[in-house]
Amino acid sequence: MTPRPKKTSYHHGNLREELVAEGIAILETQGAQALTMREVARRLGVTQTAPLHHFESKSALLAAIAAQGFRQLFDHRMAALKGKRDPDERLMAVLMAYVEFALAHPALYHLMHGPEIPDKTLHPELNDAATRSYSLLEAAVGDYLIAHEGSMARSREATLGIWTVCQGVATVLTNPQNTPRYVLRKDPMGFSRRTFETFIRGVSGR
Amino acid sequence: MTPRPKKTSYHHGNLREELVAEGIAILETQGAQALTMREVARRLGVTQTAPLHHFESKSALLAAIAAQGFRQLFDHRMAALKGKRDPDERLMAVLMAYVEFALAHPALYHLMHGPEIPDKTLHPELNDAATRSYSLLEAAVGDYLIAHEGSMARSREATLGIWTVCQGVATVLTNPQNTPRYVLRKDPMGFSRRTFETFIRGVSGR
DNA sequence: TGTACATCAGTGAACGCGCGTTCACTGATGTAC
DNA sequence: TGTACATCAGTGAACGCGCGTTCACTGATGTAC
Repeated sequence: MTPRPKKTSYHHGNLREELVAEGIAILETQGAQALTMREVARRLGVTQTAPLHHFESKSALLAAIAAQGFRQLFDHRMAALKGKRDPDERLMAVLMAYVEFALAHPALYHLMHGPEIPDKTLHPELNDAATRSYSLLEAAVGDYLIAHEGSMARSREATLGIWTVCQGVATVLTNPQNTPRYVLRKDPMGFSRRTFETFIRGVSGR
Repeated sequence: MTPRPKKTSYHHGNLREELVAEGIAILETQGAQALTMREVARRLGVTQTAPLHHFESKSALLAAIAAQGFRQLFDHRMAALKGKRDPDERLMAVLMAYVEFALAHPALYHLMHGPEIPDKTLHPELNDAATRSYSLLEAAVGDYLIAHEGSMARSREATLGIWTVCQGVATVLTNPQNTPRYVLRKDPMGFSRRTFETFIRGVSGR
């Protein structure tokens, strides 16, 4: 968006970060299949081999992009929590922020969760960022359970269940193949909220 | 699995169907990235251009494979329904059969739902097969609601919600990146069932 | 403050790969008469 | 029943593409003395 400063020197100065940012930009504008080493270099006005000085392979770049995605997701969810005190509200905010992120950045979302990066534990930066994001949900579910049941005994499975529903909502909204559109088109956020509410009601109503 | 009959004649006789079957076999054994026109031809002992006499392009083959997947999914779900009368049981059977299918054929499942085939409505055969499978769920939810509420008024949204949860379960189980494994490893089917039960409890408990 | 030199981060040409698809062809099959 | 011929479904060579990556190079930077 902001115009890139003209290249004045042989050395770029900031290429590593820009590669990641431009990679995300490609995902947003052209989709996953356009995200190649060469295209990133092209768009930054740099030789096609320059990126290899910062990422040893394409997988390494993808991992860095996905990690950055998880950091953005984390920030977005934190922002949604800000100022909210009620555990019910906080849980819903964390969930809705997740869905918003997926809808706003579908290609990035899919890179983050898809099979393009076969083993995320090989990339510690990515692994950390993903774990931190999941922990946000875990904490919100924990607080919710404490408030409603006075115990976190069922927290682990409850978190996993809600996480699963969250993945489902994001998947369906992001990739509406094979899903009837009537509700989704009209009011995706309302649909998401009601789906979460239904599940949470099921968790409580035991 | 069963040995292919030796090619005795110039004409193959059954190539179209075998291309689809072999495509599925490639997905099961080597994954999506190995599913190329050339590989299918290679494995059938046929020239790399022979498939083009049956499918005008790779997309057409992918669509036929996905359609076959939906037919198999439909059959599997029908088999799970067989002999069951209770609406609760029938709904759960349809859902669990879906998850079983996804777990048994993850690569096929992803082809069926992923972005490899950009617009499924362009392929009527695929579209029909997918619709038929979704209708199974719709019917099961309808019967469930009639039994419990005496009305199908909320059927459409309830189906969509349950479908969403189902997608979530299949996604999480099929692609366990970023998902804690403790429960999934131990008892994926138990986890699936409890997740569905929780949501259905939420639907009823309004 | 100046200088030698190692290291960093670019360039530009090229390699090799597998892919989908095209093209001209030919053997096999089925149908009209 | 036999034959001419259109059509179907294979073959095999080749094209052109974009990709990730390698290689040898060179300009810029930073540090030791």
